[in-house]
Amino acid sequence: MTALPNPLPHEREHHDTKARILEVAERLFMEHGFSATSLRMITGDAKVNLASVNYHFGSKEALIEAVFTRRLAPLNHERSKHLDELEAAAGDKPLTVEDIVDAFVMSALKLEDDDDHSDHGVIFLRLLGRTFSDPSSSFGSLLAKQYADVVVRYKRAFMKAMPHLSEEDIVWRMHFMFGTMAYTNAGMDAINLIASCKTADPQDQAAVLKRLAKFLVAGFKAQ
Amino acid sequence: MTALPNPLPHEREHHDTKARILEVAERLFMEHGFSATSLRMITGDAKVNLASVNYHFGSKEALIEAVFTRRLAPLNHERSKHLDELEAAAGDKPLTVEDIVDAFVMSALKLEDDDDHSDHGVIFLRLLGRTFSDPSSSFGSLLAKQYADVVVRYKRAFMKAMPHLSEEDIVWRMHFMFGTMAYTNAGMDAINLIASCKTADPQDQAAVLKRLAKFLVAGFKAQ
DNA sequence: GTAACATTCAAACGACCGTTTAAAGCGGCC
DNA sequence: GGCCGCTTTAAACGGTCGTTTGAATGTTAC
Repeated sequence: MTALPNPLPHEREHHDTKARILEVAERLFMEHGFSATSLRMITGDAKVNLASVNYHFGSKEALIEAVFTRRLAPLNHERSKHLDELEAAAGDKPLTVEDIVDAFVMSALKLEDDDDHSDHGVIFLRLLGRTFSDPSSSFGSLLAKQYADVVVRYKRAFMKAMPHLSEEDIVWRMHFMFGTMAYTNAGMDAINLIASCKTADPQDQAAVLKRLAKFLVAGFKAQ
Repeated sequence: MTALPNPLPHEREHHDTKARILEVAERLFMEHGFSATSLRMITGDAKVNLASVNYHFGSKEALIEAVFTRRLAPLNHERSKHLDELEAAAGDKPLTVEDIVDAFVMSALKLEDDDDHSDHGVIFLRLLGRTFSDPSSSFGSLLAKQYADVVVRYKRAFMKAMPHLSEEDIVWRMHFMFGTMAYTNAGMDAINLIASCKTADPQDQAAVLKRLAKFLVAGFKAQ
């Protein structure tokens, strides 16, 4: 969609309109939700003309889809690659639960590192968590498609690592894992409000994810 | 709010306008979010006049607040009561992690039972989970107020039950607990889509919450 | 230059939003 | 009956929404 087969030379010069729209939209969608974010807010913040959204993306809904596909594919590709490496190293032996959870959770950090040394990765993670609990979106099928491979592969790894658990158990615990991740990324502010806890520094994403992984591993191993 | 000190006799006859607005609003907010749910959608479904929302509640925002206060106070009261009973039975001894998590998670079911044998409780839980990851709302302070007591009391119980963990650990794990609960209630459809898992019957809320509690207990006990 | 193209721009479109208004309906009470 | 609150009603208000339009602008190729 973004990468046309014929990248005209002058696109290099003026590519920033489309890119600025994507970045601002991602941030505003995260901050206010989809329907509460107007195209006028986006184009105002991005300092581009209102009509350029419909020119470059076609519609608001298409813009939302573009925001997602830009980030989600690399993230899940990273998760698959991470699992590949683990399985290659383990040979036929099952992976440990620690390794599997770690691969899934920490891939979010890799995405961030691969990015232009900014916090766009985290912003998108929070947007993603937000969207998981947003039933109004027609992106359910989009998310399902983007996640399908990853879910199947991680489920298989988990089942191999914990053969004493039923598939139903595995699926539910993966469900809980998704939930905890989504909320951890999306609701950071909320919990600071609720728990009145200043000890937790939401900035240090790596430390949070390490805590999260520990919690999840124990949950998965529950007898 | 609904129960005024002077319940005029004819209010009994016509009370259903306000009540129908509340119920329909709760459901539609859950299904579409706050800003994507218009007053015309609500009054249309409830078969009441458009202006009656502003007549009975004052504004859309006040309606949202009313939707929350109606359910949240009883839920958290139930959680406090549940903890009271446990602590009374335990005397000076610390509670088990199992009991604490159970009290928090399963109070949702009690709320449902106390209700008029319908699924309004579950609907509200899903709405609540949705709202936790909704940063646009000005209900952060409202939620914080409603949750303050419960959080403080459960935190204390957890710290007493697991004295080897730091307060920071406890707070983060409670954070993860909130997240898992919120997502479990709010994102049930999403995961069914993603995991393509038909074994999980989202209807049987009690069984889901039992699985959830097991997962959370193990997470809390992580070394 | 000029023709062809991609992009930007200001302005407008109709639709829907939350809210307000003023009149109409309706029960209880004298 | 007539009056008085409370509630409902239809209609309208100003404003914002996503989208479209047509002209202006800039860029490339001949």
